[in-house]
Amino acid sequence: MELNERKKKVLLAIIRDYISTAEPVGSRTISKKYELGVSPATIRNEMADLEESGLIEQPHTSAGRIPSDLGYRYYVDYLMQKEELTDAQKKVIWEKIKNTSLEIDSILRCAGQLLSDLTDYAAMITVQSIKEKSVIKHIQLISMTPELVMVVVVLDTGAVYHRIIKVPETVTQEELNHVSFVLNSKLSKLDLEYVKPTLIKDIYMELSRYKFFLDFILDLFQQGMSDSNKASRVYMGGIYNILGQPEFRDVERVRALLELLEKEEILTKILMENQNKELSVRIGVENTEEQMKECSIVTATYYLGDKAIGTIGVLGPTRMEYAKVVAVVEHLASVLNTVLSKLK
Amino acid sequence: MELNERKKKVLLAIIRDYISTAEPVGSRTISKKYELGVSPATIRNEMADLEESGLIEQPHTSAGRIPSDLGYRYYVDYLMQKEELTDAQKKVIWEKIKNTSLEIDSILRCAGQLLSDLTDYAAMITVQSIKEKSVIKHIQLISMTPELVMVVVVLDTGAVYHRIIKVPETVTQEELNHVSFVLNSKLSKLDLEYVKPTLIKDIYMELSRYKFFLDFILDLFQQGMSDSNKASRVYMGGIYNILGQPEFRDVERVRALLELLEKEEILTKILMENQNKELSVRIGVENTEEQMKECSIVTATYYLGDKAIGTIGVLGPTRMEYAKVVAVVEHLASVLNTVLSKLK
DNA sequence: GTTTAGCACTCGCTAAGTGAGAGTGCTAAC
DNA sequence: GTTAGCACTCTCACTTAGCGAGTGCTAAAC
Repeated sequence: MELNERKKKVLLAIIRDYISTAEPVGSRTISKKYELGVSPATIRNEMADLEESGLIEQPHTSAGRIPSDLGYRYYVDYLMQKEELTDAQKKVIWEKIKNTSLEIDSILRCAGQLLSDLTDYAAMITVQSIKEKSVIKHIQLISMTPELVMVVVVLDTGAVYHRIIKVPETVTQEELNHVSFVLNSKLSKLDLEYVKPTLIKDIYMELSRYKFFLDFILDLFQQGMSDSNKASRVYMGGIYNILGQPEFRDVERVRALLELLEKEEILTKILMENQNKELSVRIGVENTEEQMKECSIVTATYYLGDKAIGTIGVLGPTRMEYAKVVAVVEHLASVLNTVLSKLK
Repeated sequence: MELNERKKKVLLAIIRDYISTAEPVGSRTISKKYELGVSPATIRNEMADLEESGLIEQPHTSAGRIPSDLGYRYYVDYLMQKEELTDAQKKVIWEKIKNTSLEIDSILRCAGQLLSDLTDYAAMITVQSIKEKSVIKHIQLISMTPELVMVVVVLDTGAVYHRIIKVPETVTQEELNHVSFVLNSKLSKLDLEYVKPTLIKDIYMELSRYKFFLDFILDLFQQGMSDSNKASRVYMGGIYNILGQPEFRDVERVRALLELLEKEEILTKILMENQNKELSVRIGVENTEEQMKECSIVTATYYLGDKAIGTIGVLGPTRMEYAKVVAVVEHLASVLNTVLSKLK
């Protein structure tokens, strides 16, 4: 869409003003507050054009204009100037992350807190597919009771999966140690993906005696330990932040949104949607979920080594301080990359 | 407080009606809907007395009465008849829990979901002090990078603690295996509490060579691994349920409550407050937190063996279906006890 | 003594009406 | 192309009035 300079300035003024006041912006306000050097009447003409282009809209006749989703999109794509974080802020982030214990979980949790604190919106973080391209570091079987055995698998990413399985026959810890040893020698330093049938056959040969429960364990690998330790997959926080925003004055809307966000599958889906992009901004109707059509979400992918392992995101109303949020999300993703690279 | 039979009936009627309608209850309604066999005028006299006793109150002249916190208290203590769960419901609970993998985390997560689904209020669950009186099952050190070592500790409760520490010098996995072996032989089958100085000295003797990083590991035990794996300490869900309630039509109140609930320390404190009691009902002003003065919370303690390890709870408005909630919470706690006892 | 009918009174809620204020679009002049 | 002027529109806040629900009190009935 081609806009002349003045139209851009008017649009920018409307968006800035609306973002900070949450009130429809009138032609008078723009001509007074922003230095365009033209009268309200001129602005009005420009606004009429902008409205025709679908970049702004009027809640009702005789109200000022508010940006449409399309308007925000134009702003984000062409007009916005990213607000760099101050050195002080960067330092605070760094200090906080540094003081967190060196587990991926804790780090992400801390990052989530920072995200919502710095932006005053809701923060969400997922760890996906951390299993793919992950190398097995250690496998340990532990006898909990005569019939229960815990399988602990540690990946090079610092992720720890554990699960308890029932075994039909009693197994001693000594036997389990032996099995653990064999499994380790066969599987450790191996990509989870490469735990393939041939290899498994190999293991069965060597541990034929324990066939009766080996099935369970190897099943775990086949499933990629998919639903184990689900707890730490999504972090969500700072929702109370967005409740202060006037667009969430309606409890019913809040309820619907919250219900959506409590479903981890959906949250994960939302965050993963644009995982191919380094940084993604989804505005209002661009969201697929009905309850989020009045929200925007800024996400960034973070990496462990060269492998994208998750997404961090900020959720707020479409009237969001994009310039600030984008800067924070980008910066935090890069900090995460740095910190996580040390884990590997 | 002594009430005659009819006063009890009137109070009960008011509470029941108010719980289901959320509207102040008038004398006419009571006399019509509930079979007291007396006219509204008589009810009015009784109500005046009940109000004097502080059990009910009037939002304004010419409105019906609503129960006061004290009234709910009287109801819960003397009038309420617990609503037993139906066999069908019990079966559903049992099935769901059974289909969950045998980890304490997953089980509690599932229980939380059930709690909020069955009651239509918010559910919260904590695991506290699971480390006390817990027996160490296994310790494993794993070399992640030349300078990073992961310590994994498995307790007999099924809890798995893991943490990454930095070591000043390079250690090979073989060395770590040796250290793990010694630690296991000294510490496994031991109460976490008994990891005392004398024992530690003993370990130092045997592993003097690794003194330079043993400190870190033994520190972990001393601290009781306090802040590690904090993630799974509190579960909270179904908040959207209570947003449907008319008492939460005010967003500001919701915001304040949510902000409170996102602080894990506070949540834990709230849940732990009455941990000595088997089942506790805290109504409105009985709560210490300001933001919860209009809420009630029903909690129950659950056990692993004979040791109380946590609390499950349901949070709703003071106008809560106590009879149902108490039954659900009690039942779920007992189911948890049964299931968890199998872990040990 | 207890219960009830009758009645005046109170108060919140809703709907309707009003005026002020903000902002627009259009027209005509600059 | 820009601006001043103006009629017009629509929201918002405020007021008013009427209705309905429910009460407390009194006096009569049981």
